[in-house]
Amino acid sequence: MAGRILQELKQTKPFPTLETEAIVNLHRTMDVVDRELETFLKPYGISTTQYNVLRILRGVYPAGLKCSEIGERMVAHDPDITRLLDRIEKRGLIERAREEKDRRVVRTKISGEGLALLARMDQPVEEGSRRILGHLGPERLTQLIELLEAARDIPRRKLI
Amino acid sequence: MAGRILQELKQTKPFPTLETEAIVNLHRTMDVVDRELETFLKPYGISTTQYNVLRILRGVYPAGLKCSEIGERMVAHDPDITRLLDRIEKRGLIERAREEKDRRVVRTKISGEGLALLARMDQPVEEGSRRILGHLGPERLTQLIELLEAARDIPRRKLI
DNA sequence: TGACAATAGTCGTTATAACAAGTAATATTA
DNA sequence: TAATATTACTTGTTATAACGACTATTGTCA
Repeated sequence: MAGRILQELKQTKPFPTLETEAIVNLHRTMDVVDRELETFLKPYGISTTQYNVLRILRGVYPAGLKCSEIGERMVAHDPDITRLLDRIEKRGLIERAREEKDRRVVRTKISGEGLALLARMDQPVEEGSRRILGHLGPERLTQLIELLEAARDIPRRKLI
Repeated sequence: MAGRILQELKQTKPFPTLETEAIVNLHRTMDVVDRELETFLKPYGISTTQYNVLRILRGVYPAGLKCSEIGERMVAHDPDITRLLDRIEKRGLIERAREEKDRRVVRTKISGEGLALLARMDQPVEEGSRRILGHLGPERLTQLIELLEAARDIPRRKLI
C-alpha cells in the first residue's frame, strides 16, 4: 500500500528514497487534514492560526502572555505575531496592554468574547477532528503520534 | 512518550482526544520538516511549491501539462496556478503556449533551464531529506508513510 | 443553429506570510 | 555612568495565498 501516493499524484517514477516519500506524504496529508479542518473553523470566521493563538491564551487564562511566548507555543512558527494579534484584536477576541514593569513588553489576554467563541467551537472542533482522523482508531492514532514526535527529533547538524 | 508535544507547546492541559493530538502533531511536524526543507531549497531561490511544480513537469517531460492537470498533481492544493506559473516563467524555468486544438488550454513545459536547475538540486535535496528524516530508519519510515496514507482516507460525509 | 451550460484560464482584491530594517526600553560593562 | 548590547516589539515592503468575479472557448441539445 505504500507508494499509493504515486497514483494520487499521477506520477509513475518511484520516489528516490523513503525519506522523500515520507516528506511528500507528510505534506499531502497535512494539506488534506488542514483543508478539512478549515471547513470546521470557517463558519466562525477565524483561521487555524488564529484559533491556535486563542487556544494558547485560554490555556493560561486569566493570565496573559507576551508576544514572544505566544510565538514559542504556536503549533506553526509565525514570523509576524504583531500583525497576527492586530487582526485578532480587531475582532475583539483578545486584549493587549503594555507592561508597567518592563515597558518593552506587551501582554496579551483572551477577552470574554474570545472565551465565548472558543466555548462555542469546542464541540464542533472535537467532532470535526473525530470525523477527520477517527477512522484510524486509537491504536494507529497513538502510533502515528509517536512517529510524528520521533520525526521531529532531527539531529543537529554537526558544526564541524 | 506520546504527549511530549504538551511540553514543547508548554501547555499542561492534555488534549481532549487522540484525534486532536494527532492533528496538532501533524501540523507541528509538518512545520518543522518544511522549514528544514526550505533551507535546502532557498539557496536555489525557489519555494517548495515552485519546486513541486518543476518536479511534476520534469516527470512528464518532454510533454507538458495544462494548468488544471498541474493543480491535480500538486502535493498541496493551490488556488491560483496562473500566477504561480507566472512567477516560475519569469525566472525562465518553464515555457507556456496556448493549445491550437482547444484554444482554452495553456500547456506548460519545463524549460532547459528548469531541467538544469532540478539536476543541480537533486543531490542536495536527497541528502537534505535524509538528514531530516533519516534518523527514523527504514522500518519506521515505512510505517509512517502507511499511516499517513491511511489518514488521508477520510470517510465521505453522509449526504443525508 | 442559437441559447445555455460547462470548461479553462485570467484578473481584482483582500488577507496573510516572509524578510529585513527600525524604534523603544532595559541590561551590561568598561 | 556613559556607551554598547540585548530584548521586545513594530513597521515597511515584497511575495504569496485565498476568494470571487470575469473572459474566452467549446460542448450540448431543444
